[in-house]
Amino acid sequence: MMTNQQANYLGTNMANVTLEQWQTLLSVVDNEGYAGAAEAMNKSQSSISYAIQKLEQTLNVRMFSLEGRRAVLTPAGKTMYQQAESLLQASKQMEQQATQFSKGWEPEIRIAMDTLFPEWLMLEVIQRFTEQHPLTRIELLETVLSGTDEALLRKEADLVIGGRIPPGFLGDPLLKITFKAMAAPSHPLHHIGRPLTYQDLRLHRQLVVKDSGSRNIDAGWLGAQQRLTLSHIHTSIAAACKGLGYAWYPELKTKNELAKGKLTPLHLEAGNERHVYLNLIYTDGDYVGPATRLFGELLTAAVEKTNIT
Amino acid sequence: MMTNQQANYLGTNMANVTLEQWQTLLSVVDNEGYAGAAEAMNKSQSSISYAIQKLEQTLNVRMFSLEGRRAVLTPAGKTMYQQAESLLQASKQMEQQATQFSKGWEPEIRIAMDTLFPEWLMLEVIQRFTEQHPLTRIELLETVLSGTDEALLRKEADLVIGGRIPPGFLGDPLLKITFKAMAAPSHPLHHIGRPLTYQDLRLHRQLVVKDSGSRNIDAGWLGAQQRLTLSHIHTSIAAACKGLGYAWYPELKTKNELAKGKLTPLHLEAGNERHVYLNLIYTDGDYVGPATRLFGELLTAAVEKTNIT
DNA sequence: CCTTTATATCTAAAAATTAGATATTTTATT
DNA sequence: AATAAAATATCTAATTTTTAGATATAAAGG
Repeated sequence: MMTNQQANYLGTNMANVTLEQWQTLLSVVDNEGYAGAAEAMNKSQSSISYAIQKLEQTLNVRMFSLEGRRAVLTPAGKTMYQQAESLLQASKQMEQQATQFSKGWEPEIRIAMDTLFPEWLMLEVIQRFTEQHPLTRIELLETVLSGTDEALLRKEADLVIGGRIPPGFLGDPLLKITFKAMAAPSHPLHHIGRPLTYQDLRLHRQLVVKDSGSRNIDAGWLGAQQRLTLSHIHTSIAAACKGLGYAWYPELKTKNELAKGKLTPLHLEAGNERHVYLNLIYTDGDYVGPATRLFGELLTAAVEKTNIT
Repeated sequence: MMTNQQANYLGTNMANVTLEQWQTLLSVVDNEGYAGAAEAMNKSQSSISYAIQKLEQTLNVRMFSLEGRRAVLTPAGKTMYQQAESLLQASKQMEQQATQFSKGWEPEIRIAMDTLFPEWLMLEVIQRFTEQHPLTRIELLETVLSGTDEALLRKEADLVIGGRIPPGFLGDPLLKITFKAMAAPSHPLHHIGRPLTYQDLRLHRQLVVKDSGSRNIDAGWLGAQQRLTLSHIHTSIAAACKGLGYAWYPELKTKNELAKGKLTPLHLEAGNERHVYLNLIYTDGDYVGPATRLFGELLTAAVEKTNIT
């Protein structure tokens, strides 16, 4: 049979030195000799000797030279030592990661977020989460209205932030989003000179964000005659700033535009504010994985901390 | 006897999964199945099966799940796959590095540089060198006068840049350094109103850089009565700028100070300029290692390119 | 010169890996 | 529906690798 060694000389690959051989190299250095390494590794001295010899043979590089009766690293050995250190650390980290998986830690969490939720806050939470768990993949799905429901029902996400809690799911209230009707200062609705009625609104073009779900749910307040439907709230805000129509926007999402005077709230006779309560919903109520749960906790903590309820 | 596995459960260490097991994981994915992996790795299908099982057992994580009759990565497996890729790459790089050593590439090169040599140029060469060979350590020894000789004679460096070529060594001319006598504009020597003689100089304090060698060689021109001996040229220049004395400095080293008017060349009756030729000397003329040779070539190329001969 | 300390080598035993044969399961074909 | 094909799992015996223990060799210290 062909030995591994020979096979690899022929091919382009390598990977002939085992982790344990590198580990032995480290151990000999750290424990000042073969004997010390043998004790530290619970092996015989001859095993250590064998391992180092094998290592030196496969690479054709002397790692130790005998100075007197002590084994000391050669210059090449020094370099390999440093690298072996980081290789082994990487290997250990991998195994720790795997250990987390074996304890139920999810390798991936999927989050569905209604676009009403402030994305800067979400990004902040994602950052904090990935600092602690850089290897857990995160998938973020931005949804609108019924799209959020679908993410829940089809289990496309583990964690959902949405306004509606479909029957059979449990949600914790997370955030109250305040909507105001807004338009660019130049918009005719701003020049009527009296509190506006719903009739006034009906005569103008309303900007609507397209439902991301396949089945459309029209929120009740979509009653204007003329509509411009846009696929994303950012596009919609840009359109409103250009004077293309009026729209109901969350205050949080239009902070910038309100501050710069690009958008101004409309003054209505009644119902100046509308509210949507966003909830935090775990898709699988029975068993929520630890990563998902941690993410949810970070999220609620972040919302509470910013005090934007 | 205690198995490795058990030993590692007890200790704090880990490193139970071998590189070959990770390699097998990769191979199964890349070759779309155990059978393909077996062929690619020149092994039997049952070996592959065994390796994966062992991997899964030690980590207690399923890497593959059988969907139909195909083995597909679990989510955890996907994550481990990515990490295994980089682990193996690191391992291969290490072995390639070792292969270079086995071909005679030095893991470390030691360079002795007379402080007269422009350090920015040296740093540039070091940068270029380390870009190509990040793992070759570089030791830079800054020397003065006889210190440079000692570095050669005691073989404290592989490559020496110095003004003298001690007998028995071979050197290539590298760079002509032009010295001028300088002092701060406020210095009395600048206010004599006629070309200076050596007698004039002897009446003032000369700043001298201390010889870094153990045996002192006084360069001939150190004939002033008062001296201030400093250990490094930078300290010396700073002292001259403060008006503490006059000194002979290389033009290249005092570019900044001359430009800012902190130092001005003294106008001498004769011998306004002195020159030192710096040479590139290989300590071991017979066999120069490839890294040392490359460094020397980069150095001469850099000097020629900047055209400061 | 002898003792101690440290690595190298040799041999038999133990452990891990491998191949080959066969079983099991799923998919494709007729 | 029956059969063939494809893919992984399992079992066993053989092979390879690693290990321990005994012994050899070499250097340092007294």
